[in-house]
Parts: sequence; structure tokens; C-alpha cells
Amino acid sequence: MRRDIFQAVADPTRRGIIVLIALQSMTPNAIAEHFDTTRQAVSKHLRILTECDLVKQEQKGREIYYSLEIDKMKEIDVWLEQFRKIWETRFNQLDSLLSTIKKNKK
Amino acid sequence: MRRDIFQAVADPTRRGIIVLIALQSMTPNAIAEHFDTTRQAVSKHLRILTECDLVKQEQKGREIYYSLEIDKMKEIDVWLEQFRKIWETRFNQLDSLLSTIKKNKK
DNA sequence: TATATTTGCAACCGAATAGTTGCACTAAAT
DNA sequence: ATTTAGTGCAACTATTCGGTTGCAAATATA
Repeated sequence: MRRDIFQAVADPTRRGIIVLIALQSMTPNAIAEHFDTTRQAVSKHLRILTECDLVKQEQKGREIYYSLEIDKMKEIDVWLEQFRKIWETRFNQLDSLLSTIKKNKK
Repeated sequence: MRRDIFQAVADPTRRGIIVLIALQSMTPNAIAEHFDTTRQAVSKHLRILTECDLVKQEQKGREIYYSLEIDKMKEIDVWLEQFRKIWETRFNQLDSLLSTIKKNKK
């Protein structure tokens, strides 16, 4: 059973849940209301998210509030970093090309 | 058949391929040498990556060179943007907390 | 022309995935 | 004490996934 953050984020419902609980913690029932699926299915997604440390839970009586471990999302950001470097290089190349054109115009 | 960039990036082999052809185009055979899998499996991955516009191909005789459509990767970056905003808020809050502590020390 | 190389595609297979229903456990409300 | 509400977990199902093998098409080489 592969369980990493990229696989966690691959499912659209899970991405929805992640965004939903990014700013405020919510119970499974409350979360399920936002999606066209059963409470149990959401519960399953929450378990997967928990398994890769993407969410934390806080028990309050019989309710459990789930919220996002937002720092974990940085792992994706770290991976993207290498492409960001390439984007910047491309941008600088474009930038110097534009200034060359500009200089030649004068 | 769901086919979006998040699902494309979920598989570790595909992430490997993406990184591999980010800077230089390569043939399927050359790519397959870097992974512990058959050429056909790599070919399948390339098809999936093509289906979500992550790679482009250039035919040269009987060889086909694949390279990354690097701008497409920005779609992940765009989705991450919302979390980056939260990170920054948290950081600023921490920052102002630290200056408060510093001020109180004086 | 005959052969070797590079590739894509289809068929098949085992495992994983996302979903459902049903049930048990616990906490709150009556 | 009984009922209701909130939750997790197990069993089952249909579908998708990642991989393999085999084959056909096209290009290069002998």
C-alpha cells in the first residue's frame, strides 16, 4: 500500500477535503455534506490523509475535529522547487532576449 | 478514466520520468534504462503524460524524443498558491510574535 | 531485399482504489 | 435506562492501475 503525499493529493475528493479543512477544523459529518458521497467514504479519505500525516484530529466529546497539517504540504512545494528553477531560467532568458530586442530598436 | 496532472504525478515512476526529461528530451528506450521496468511500461506512462499534456514528442526517423511541457507543471504550483498564502500568514504571525517578545525583553 | 531496431498498441493479470452497506462502540440527550 | 447522534471499521464490489507478454508498423542497416 503506497501512501505518500502525492498519492493522497491525486484524488479530487481528497483535494477538496484538504482545502476545506485548511483554515478551520471540521467533523467528518460536516465535511461529508460538502461532497456527493457518504460519510463513510469521507471517513476513509480522512484515514488515508491521517496515514500520511496530512491531517490531525482533536476529539471533543463524541465529535472529532479534523484539520490540515499544513506544513506537510510543503513536501510538494519542495519537489516543485526544481521546476521553479527552470521556470526562472527560462524567464531570465526571455527577459534578456526582450532587452536585446529593445536595444536593437534604438 | 480520470486524467489530470495530480493523478499523473501520483506515480513515482512518472515523477522520475518527468524529472528526467525536464531538461533534455529522450527516447522511450533511453528513459526505460533509468528504471527497473520494461520499455512498454515506460511507453504507457508516456502515453498518460501525453494525455494530460505534460510531455511533447518530436519524431526523428524511427526515434521519438519526449520532453517535458514544463509550463504545465505550473498547474500544481497554482493549486499550492492557496497554501503558500497560509504559510506566509503563519510566518508573519510568528514574526510579529518574535518582535513582541524582543520588545518586552528590553 | 532481408534483417535488425525503435516504437505503439492490444490483451491479459494481480493489486490497489474509491465507493457502498452494515455493524459496533461511545457520548450526549430524553 | 433508553434512545439518538457521531464515528470508525470490516466486508464486499466495480473500476482503475501498473505491469507483463506478444505483435504489428515503420525506419534504418546489411
